[in-house]
Amino acid sequence: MRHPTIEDVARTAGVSVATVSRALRDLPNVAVSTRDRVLTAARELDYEIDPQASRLASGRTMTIGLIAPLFGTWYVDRVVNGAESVLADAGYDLLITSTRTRESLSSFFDRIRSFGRRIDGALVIDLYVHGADLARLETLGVPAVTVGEDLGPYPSITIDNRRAGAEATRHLIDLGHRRIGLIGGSADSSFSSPVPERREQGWRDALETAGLPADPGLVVEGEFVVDGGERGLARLLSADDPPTAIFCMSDYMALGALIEARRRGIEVPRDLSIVGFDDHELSRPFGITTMRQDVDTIGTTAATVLNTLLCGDTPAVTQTVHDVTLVKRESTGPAPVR
Amino acid sequence: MRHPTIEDVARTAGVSVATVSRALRDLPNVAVSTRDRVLTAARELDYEIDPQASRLASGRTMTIGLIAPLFGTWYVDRVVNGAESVLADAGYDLLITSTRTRESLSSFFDRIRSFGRRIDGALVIDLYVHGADLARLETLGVPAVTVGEDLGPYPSITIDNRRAGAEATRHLIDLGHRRIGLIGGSADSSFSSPVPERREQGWRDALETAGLPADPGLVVEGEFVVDGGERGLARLLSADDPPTAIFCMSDYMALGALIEARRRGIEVPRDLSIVGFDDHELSRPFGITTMRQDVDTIGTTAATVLNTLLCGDTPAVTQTVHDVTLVKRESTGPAPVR
DNA sequence: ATGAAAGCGCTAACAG
DNA sequence: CTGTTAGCGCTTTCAT
Repeated sequence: MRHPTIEDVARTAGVSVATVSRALRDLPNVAVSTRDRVLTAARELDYEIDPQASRLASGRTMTIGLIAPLFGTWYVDRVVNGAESVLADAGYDLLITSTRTRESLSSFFDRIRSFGRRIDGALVIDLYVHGADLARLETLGVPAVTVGEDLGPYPSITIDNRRAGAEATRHLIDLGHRRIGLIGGSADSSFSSPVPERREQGWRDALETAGLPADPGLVVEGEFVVDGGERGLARLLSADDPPTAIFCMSDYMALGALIEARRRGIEVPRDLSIVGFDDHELSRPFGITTMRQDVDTIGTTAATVLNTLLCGDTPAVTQTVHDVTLVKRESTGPAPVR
Repeated sequence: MRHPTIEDVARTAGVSVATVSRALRDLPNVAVSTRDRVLTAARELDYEIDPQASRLASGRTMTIGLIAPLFGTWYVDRVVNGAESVLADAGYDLLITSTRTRESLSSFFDRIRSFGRRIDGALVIDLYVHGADLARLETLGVPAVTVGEDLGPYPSITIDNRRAGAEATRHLIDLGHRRIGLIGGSADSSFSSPVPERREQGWRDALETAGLPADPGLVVEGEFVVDGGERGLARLLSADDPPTAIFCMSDYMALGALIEARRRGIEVPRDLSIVGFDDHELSRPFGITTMRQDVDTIGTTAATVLNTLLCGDTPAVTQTVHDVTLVKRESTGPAPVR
């Protein structure tokens, strides 16, 4: 009980395999009546194209590589989710590979040629490489689109992190806050993303515009995780002149800050304002004011651009910068009067 | 600048392509010196096996299908993460397909034969099908392992939801609680998982064992999301004789309950005890007592069993039931005295 | 508009 | 232990 082949279809339709191949793929130069006959035969036999054979013959794999610090991070999962919906519709399989750790990244680089051979295109999510590493990435040898960072050679889908950081900070300044703390990324530069420093630059920008000093003592690391937010707030509050407001570079850290504040009996937003980043689904129930990025749309946009590329067309824009908008909730309020 | 083929390697190594094929795949019947020569030639030419050609010729695709309500749910992402680490090491690509919605499920069923042809095996996560749907699933035509539910024909990796539900409830009973609410799943039976009803049965079991009535008024739906927990608690507290403790079938709902309790000025655990399920990473910072399931291990176990199957071996056990353990934190305490 | 035929690059008998 | 020879099932010129 083998799978029927294209020859079986050709025989029962009374045509050649070439014609079957054409008819099934909606290529031109097939008479309507012939096409119908082929389609009927195919249906009758319950025929399906063998993907492996098709791939070998055509040279196209009909699969897209997803290169990302995969599975587990909210951001990546959402992007992938958005991309999947578009790419699946376009008939592409998704092949995933993880680059979260140093090892998995270098293992990816080791297998990059092999990886590149099994895909027609790639979506590169949250990968920050330059120089030699970027050169290695290019040995992929297929069209790619990057998400989260503009890597130069590829079309990119990003947000303006600096601007968003400034806007978050300005919101706090507008509320009358004058000492605004920052809970951000990591000093672990071995794997560094430029995102934290951009958001920090935005914080700096906003302070400067307001004529406020950017005190380095107001900047702590939070590693983008909940307990990073907890520890970060603890550190900030132990300073001589603690901030009355905090900009956290992710909602998870904002959540941690919220927890720590509560633990210390600090009332939010009366005693302390907190603004996060992402608009994670937990932010609404916890009333966290945040900078919203529409991650699903980022994913679908990336997929759409990649698809355009694969169709041989030139995308209208190669550098898409998505909006980030302030969502006001209950975690921010007027600066306390002293 | 084409890719070198096996023939190129054969030529420079001075052997036949068959020998190259054997040598490269570590098959027996190759002289050590020959193998060395081949390996050297391959390295020199920077040769890599063409996966498409290899697949067509061998009939094996070296890819595993991941069938899951993918991306976005904590549970699935963790399972996939665990599975990926094992399967990637075994040289398998992962092909993902989503079944979250009714449509995506039926679209999956429409493409199931085609899907089955591009994989050597499948990991079926959190898919609850029976009867005709199960029969359709079997048309996949490849070995599979199920996670989350024992579907009958396949080896399965599960937890004992009933027992875990009972244990959570017993913990509350042991603390002196006599009215114990339940925030659980959904009545939307079109897509029903048996998991909620099993956990509810466990709740019932524990109450019965303790000689306590299982008041249907104590059971509300929470949809496994945060605001479901919020609304659920609100509903439960509006009853005549509200519960002093709640068992939530997920940590997300427990979190929602915690939020709602706080909103109402109800102190946890003094006035109300809450136990969750999962041991989500947020549960520790929020001090939520929970039933911990080791989701990463579930994923690796599933992958390992599948791998065994694909090697043609019979797995030692076909029904693996993973432990669920009570993690006591700060959200549960003695029942309030009245 | 259709068919014949030559691959795509590898694996797997089979023979030696 | 090694080489020869068929395929695997489809796509794609090139004729007609």
